Amino acid sequence: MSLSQHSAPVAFARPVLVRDGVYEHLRRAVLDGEIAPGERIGEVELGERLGVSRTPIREAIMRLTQDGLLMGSANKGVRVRTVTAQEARDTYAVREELDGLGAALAAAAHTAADAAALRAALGEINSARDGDYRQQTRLDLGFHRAITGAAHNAALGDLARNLEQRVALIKHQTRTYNAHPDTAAQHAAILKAVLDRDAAAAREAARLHVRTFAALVVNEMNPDA
Amino acid sequence: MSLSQHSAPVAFARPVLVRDGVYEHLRRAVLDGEIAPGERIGEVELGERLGVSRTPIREAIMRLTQDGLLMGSANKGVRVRTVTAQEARDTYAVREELDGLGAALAAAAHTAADAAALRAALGEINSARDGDYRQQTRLDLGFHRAITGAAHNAALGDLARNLEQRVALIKHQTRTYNAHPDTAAQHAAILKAVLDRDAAAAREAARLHVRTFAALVVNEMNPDA
DNA sequence: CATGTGGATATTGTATACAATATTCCGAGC
DNA sequence: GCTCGGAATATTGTATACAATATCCACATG
Repeated sequence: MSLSQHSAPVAFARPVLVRDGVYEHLRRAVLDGEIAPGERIGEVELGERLGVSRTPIREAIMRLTQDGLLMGSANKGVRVRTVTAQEARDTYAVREELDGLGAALAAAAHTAADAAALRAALGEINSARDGDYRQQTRLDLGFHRAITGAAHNAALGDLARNLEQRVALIKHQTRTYNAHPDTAAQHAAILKAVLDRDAAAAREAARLHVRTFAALVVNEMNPDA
Repeated sequence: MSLSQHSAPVAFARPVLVRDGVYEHLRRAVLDGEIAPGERIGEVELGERLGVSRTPIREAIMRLTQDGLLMGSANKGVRVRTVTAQEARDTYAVREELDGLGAALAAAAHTAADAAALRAALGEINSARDGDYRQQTRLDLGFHRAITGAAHNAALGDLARNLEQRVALIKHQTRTYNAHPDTAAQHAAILKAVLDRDAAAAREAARLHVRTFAALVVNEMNPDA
């Protein structure tokens, strides 16, 4: 096993950059709700905890800020972002369009591998129905990512990923448990339309699902209208 | 005028951060086409030219990379992004949805100030019809930004801004001069529908405009299809 | 002559040092 | 007792130093 002879085409030894590791760590911590919305993130403390210097910490924080997961003003540090009810409404309005587009494109462009991934993602959701809202948020994110992935549109993938993360943040802020009775049926309808390659039905099913869930979450955030 | 007594609520003396200045400088240079797509950007050289250290340079570069204006792999530096024909098609497909949504929302939500800004932006385009493609790109971007601004949806604003920049990059790459005869009429139709608060018409007008221009640009990029 | 191998060079990635701004808390004054 | 400085502290912003990786070119080798 003379692996050390050639360069290093091994798959597991990807040249990991410290900043990427910090980014993934922080991102996961925020999306899993380990750091609460509004909680402050100190560069030095985080650096000491992870055993790295401030430089990669800062670079990861900047990326997450642009992702919309953190918020911060100059010289005042960053916090896990808190979202207002209006911002949540705005986000869902955009997400309705993009998820609709994603489902329509997925219906037209999905491959056999995409179909398998979609079925697997939905299966996980259905078999873990009684998990907590964190697990539910994570699995739901996985299902939607599978759809946008099946759309095979890089620009959509970038933007949808951004939106999904913001939605996950909103869910953690409200701690909304998706107990809506139509959820399972709506998920199934989206999957069926996509697999049937019915773009129009897929788009409408995805949009309806977003509307249903948006109403649930936004209502949870704010007593008004 | 004892301004020095209280903190410093003066508007013109915004606490400018070096990284923000570098970011705007680089962003403008890329969007104005001063740096050609594919051209390399060296951290040290740029730092010396601007008279700042590498730290704010790197932070600006990371932001622009996430914006989709630069591209780079680990340890290999960054270049002004080059876009493939497929990526351009993908981008326009998404933009059609978002611009349509933006126009529809703008029709419903625009204020008197928004209306004035929209008229001004369109006036600039029409009075500078004979400029080069750089000026045209800049003014067109201004018009679309005015629309998404009038939509008063923060999430849409973020994503649309991202998309607009990518489109501007594509235009510089193809050096497409928008000579399509319908352009002026389409712009006018969008503006009219928005000002009439006709959301459905505004959405369709915006989508048609994107489709028209996308066909022009994509055709310019690649002989196929 | 093509090729690939080695080192010299250049460039990026990370860590640390220094500067500027913000926060905190204590005491003076009313 | 409350409020308004103001110094002490802490934290972020920037600059620089060091480490790791990539690029380039000369040179040897088939």
